[in-house]
Amino acid sequence: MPELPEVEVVRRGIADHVVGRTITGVTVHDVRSVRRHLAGPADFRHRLEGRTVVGAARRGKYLWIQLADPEGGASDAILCHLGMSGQFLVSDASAPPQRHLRITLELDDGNELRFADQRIFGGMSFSEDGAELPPEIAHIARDPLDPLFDPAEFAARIRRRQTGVKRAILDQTLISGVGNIYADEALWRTPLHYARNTRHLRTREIESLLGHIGDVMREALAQGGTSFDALYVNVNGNSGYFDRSLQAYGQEGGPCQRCGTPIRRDPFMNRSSFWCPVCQPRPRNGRF
DNA sequence: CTCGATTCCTGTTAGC
DNA sequence: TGCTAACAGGAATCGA
Repeated sequence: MPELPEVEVVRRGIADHVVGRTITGVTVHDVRSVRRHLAGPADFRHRLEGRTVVGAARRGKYLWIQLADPEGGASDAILCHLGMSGQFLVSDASAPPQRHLRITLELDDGNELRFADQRIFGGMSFSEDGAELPPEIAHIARDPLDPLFDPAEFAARIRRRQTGVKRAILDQTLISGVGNIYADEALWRTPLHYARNTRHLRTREIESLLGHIGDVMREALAQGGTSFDALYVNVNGNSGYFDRSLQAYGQEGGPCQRCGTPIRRDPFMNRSSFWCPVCQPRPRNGRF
């Protein structure tokens, strides 16, 4: 399940292997993967063919491929989201199609940039004037690895909310790039229970949580970045980080690495929350 | 405006 | 053995 670190690895892969190439052909194998391109798959193809890739950028879990402008105006982009199973691969054009291949971009060096996505939560769309920041994602907040991310603004905004702290950090308009896995890890490290009310968080709790969110992402990025394959633009959530370093997510019944208490799992937003009942006590009536 | 439930998808696995 | 149900979850959408 790609979160910010995994998307950043993909961005670097595209920057290394696709920048400078011209798109010579486009095949949409499954229209659902371009459903956010409202003009449809034929328009998607026509907009991309002949364009040259000049960069790859990212905000949170969104990634966009920057295109040279053929006419001298503001530049366009291909906006991409991996959803929960999306993968980009750079393959020789003669290589057999991958399982779940949804979109193929033919390049002028004999390679193809391929988008495979089992569950089709992800997808691509053409973003007019989107090279700097696609207008479609202008509502997405900066992520904690962005030099311009503003911790004070985040603290002020989260405290204006009246909801559980995990809901808040999963809200991409408050802070972007955090998914279910790293949310649980950061909350365990801080430690905070996922249902703690945002309105009553202490300043030092918010600052600590932010620090741990950044730490978790930087650690995952350091590990994911080392397992990059030249012809396989990494990747989904199968980085080594998953098996070795998770201390809360997926650890139901296992001992908390701080206190030994069995980790609990609660249903949460149609998914799960993993937490230590001793280190991260559930807020009670009258307490926050 | 904010909050929270619902929906979109498919492959794997647990349970009967 | 074969079927069904649960589960994984990012983010848009909608009702309250």
